Formats: sequence, structure tokens, C-alpha cells
Amino acid sequence: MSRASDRAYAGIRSMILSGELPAGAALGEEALAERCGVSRTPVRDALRRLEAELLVKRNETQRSFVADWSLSDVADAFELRAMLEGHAARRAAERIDDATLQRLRRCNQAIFEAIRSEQPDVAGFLEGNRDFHAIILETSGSRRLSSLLATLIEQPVIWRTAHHYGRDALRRSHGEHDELLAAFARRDGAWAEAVMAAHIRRAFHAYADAHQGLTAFDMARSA
Amino acid sequence: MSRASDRAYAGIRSMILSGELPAGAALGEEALAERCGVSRTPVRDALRRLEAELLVKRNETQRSFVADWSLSDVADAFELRAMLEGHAARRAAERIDDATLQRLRRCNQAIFEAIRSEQPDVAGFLEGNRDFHAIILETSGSRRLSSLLATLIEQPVIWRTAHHYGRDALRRSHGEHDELLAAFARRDGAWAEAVMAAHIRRAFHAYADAHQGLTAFDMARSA
DNA sequence: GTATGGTATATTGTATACAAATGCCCAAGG
DNA sequence: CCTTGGGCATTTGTATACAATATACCATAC
Repeated sequence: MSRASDRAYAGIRSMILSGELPAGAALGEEALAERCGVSRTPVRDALRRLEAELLVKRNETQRSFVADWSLSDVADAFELRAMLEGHAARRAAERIDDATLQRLRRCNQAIFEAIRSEQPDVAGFLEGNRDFHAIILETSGSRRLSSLLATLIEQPVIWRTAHHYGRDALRRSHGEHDELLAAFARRDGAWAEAVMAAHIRRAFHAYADAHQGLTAFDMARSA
Repeated sequence: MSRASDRAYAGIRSMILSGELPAGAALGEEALAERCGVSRTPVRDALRRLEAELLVKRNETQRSFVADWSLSDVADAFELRAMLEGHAARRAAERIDDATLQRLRRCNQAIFEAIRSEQPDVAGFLEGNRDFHAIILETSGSRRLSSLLATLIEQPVIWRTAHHYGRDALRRSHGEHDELLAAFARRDGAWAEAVMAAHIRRAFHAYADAHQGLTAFDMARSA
């Protein structure tokens, strides 16, 4: 999207996720506009987007505040994500063609290359992981499913989760992708759904273990 | 929300759903502003909302068009709705308190009153139906689930579905609500989920039967 | 002391002007 | 005839001024 609007979006979002704007803080359009160096118009756009992601909430008179994003909210998001991505995996397994299967295999191979060494390339892992899940979502052939999941997948959460993974956890993740590939190769939708749901629920527990007792904001501050 | 912004939203939405703006039609902000009697600013707000609902799509250069909304798209939405509302019903069954259960019972009683006579009061049915589902969603206690479902529940689709229901179908719907109430009373989440999923999938087939072979837009035009 | 109402202030909503970009058309060259 | 490039028309993006609305504060009455 356009430059100023993106700057406002990225700026406000990072202020929220870094804890610079704590949960419950008032978000005046004028003040944000000044801090981001843009006018109110793109700020309003950005607030709408952030509201859709539930990072910002509005009171009954249209004033904006930083949403409270506790561990239970993250759990909420992960639970829905497990259900929806599981569903996507089922549909993908029932529709996938051989060419796409090959693409997924190459993608998971790239993930393997990124994590095989002693010092895993986490950025590479994340890139491969994102592509892998994106291909499945695309193959599921449901536009609405894609658009629903978009609001559920918080990249900062995934980023932090992966960075708390040790090499073993990264390899386990790669291994789960392999199992998913096996389910796809057999066109076994139920299998694929189960593996995907397990894959994502495990990711949540990795996140929760790393941040036990801390809210998402406390965590971000300490990072 | 604010007046002009709402007028733009409601106006554009009804133009799309009535077929006045056919699938694929270009949506210039200026033209829409004039037709709605407001300036471009509220039109832009409205387009963002409609885009989130997938009624409007944007090309890569930010130009807006009426999305193509075929029967298969409606099926897509209903499938996801069945899954998510099923999940909501499960959670609600596991959390519901007696006071809320009573509210739901009164709500379904109101639905019964609306449809008992020879000439069913479809508007009354719809109002009760909306409340019934809203209470369940609220009881499920997942903000994200509510926000996801909001984009999936197209009131015009529900409206048309209900208006194609005969008295028998209306009563069957009321009966399914009763079964849901039984599952809630037993706090049986799995039962509630299954009943809700069936309830919504049946609603889809009622819709599909009534509009066999027609796109949503064709149908709207003929209504 | 509390409640109530009104006014001042702050904040959001809308309109409009202008800037930036996109798309379209036609003309020139291959 | 097709391709390509430039320039004009159209469309979207941004800034800003002003209007409508909500909030906060204080004075006054009870």
C-alpha cells in the first residue's frame, strides 16, 4: 500500500508490539500523526487495519486504545488458527496436484538447509515456513479462509516463537512438515488436518512455555 | 458509526447486493461519493469495510471492483461459518451459566411465537434468530471468534434464506435451536457443536435449492 | 458534600484541494 | 501490423481546514 499509510501502520504497530504504547493507552489520531510524521488521514487508515487485527480497540464513541493482549488472547488466536489451518490442510490434501506437491517438497527442503548446521538460520527457517503455509492455504482454494487467517497470524508472535526454538524444535517442526507432505501425497485430508492442528498447537505451547506468566507486552519489553 | 460513513457503506452495499452494480464493475470513489451524496472520505471508509467483507476486491493498484460472488463463494462462507459457529457452540456449552441458558430459552420462545400462526412473522423470526446466535457467540468468550464470524454472516443471504423457508422449515429451525438448548443444558460441547454445524449446513442447502444454477447476483436481480 | 448543568477543550468526522500514481490513447518507429 | 514511448486524463493518496461530537472541568444549586 501507499507510503505514508504504510509508515503509519508499521509505526503504530511497532509502538504497540514493543510496549512503547502500553495496553490501554489512548491513541489520539493527532498525536500518532505527529509521531509518525504523516497527517491524520493515513493514521485513520492504519487504525482501521490495526482494529481489524484486534491490536487496537475502539470504545463506543470511536476513540482508539491499545488492546489488551494477554497470553489468553494469544491462546485464543492459536486455537482458531489450529482449527482453520487444519481445515485448510484437509482441503489442500483433497485438491493438491503433483506440481504443487513438488513445490511444497522443495520448500521444506529449503527449510532443512536453513536449519541443518550448528548455527541454524532462523530467518531462513521463517521464510520457508511462511511460504510452506502460504502454499497450503492457496491450495485449499478458499479465499475467505485466507482472509480469515490473515488476521490471525501475527508475524511478531511467530517470529518470537521461532527464536525460542532450539535446533531440536526447529527440526521437529521440519519433521511435522514432512508428515504433512506424506498425508498430501496420499490425499488423506483427515490425516493432513490432524497433523496441521498438532503442528500449530505445539507451536503455541512453545510460545507459552517461553513466556510463562508474562503478558505478550511484558514479553515484548524484555526482548 | 457516523452518519455519512454509514450512508456510504449501506448505499454501496445495497447497490452491490441488489445487482445495480454488477460483479466486476469498477468502483470509483468520486462516482460513489456523488451517488451517495457524501464526499470521498466516508466512501473510502466504506470501501475498506466492504473489502474486509470480500464484497469488494482491489486490484494491485488499489482500484476497487465489485467482487464476483457466485454460489460457490456462498458455499465457501457457509462452510466456514458452520465450522466456526460449531466451535462457538462447543465453547458456549462448556461455559454457559443458568441465567444465560434462560435467556436463550426465552429467545427461542420468542421465535416460536413469531412462527406459530398460519402467516409466520419472518421479520420476527430473523430478529430472534439473530439474537439467539449472538448470545451463543458472546457466551463462547472468544473475541477473535466473534470478529471472524462478523465477516462471514451476510445478513442479506440469511434474509433471503429465511424468506424461502416455508412454515415447516421455520419450525425445523426452531426445533434445532431446541436441540441446541438441550445440549447446553447438559453442558455437552461435542453435541452442541454437531447440532450447530448441522443447523447451518441445512440452512445452506435451503439457500442453494432456492437458487439452483443462479449466481447470488442473478438471484438478487430477480428478487 | 453531592449532584447537575453548562461551557471550554479536546477528539473524531467530513469536505475539499492538491500531489502522486496509474491507465489510456495515439503517434512514431520497427 | 505490432510494439513502444510519451503525454494527457483519470483515479487514488495525502494534507488541511472546518464541523460535529464527546469529555472534562468548574460553578452553582440543593
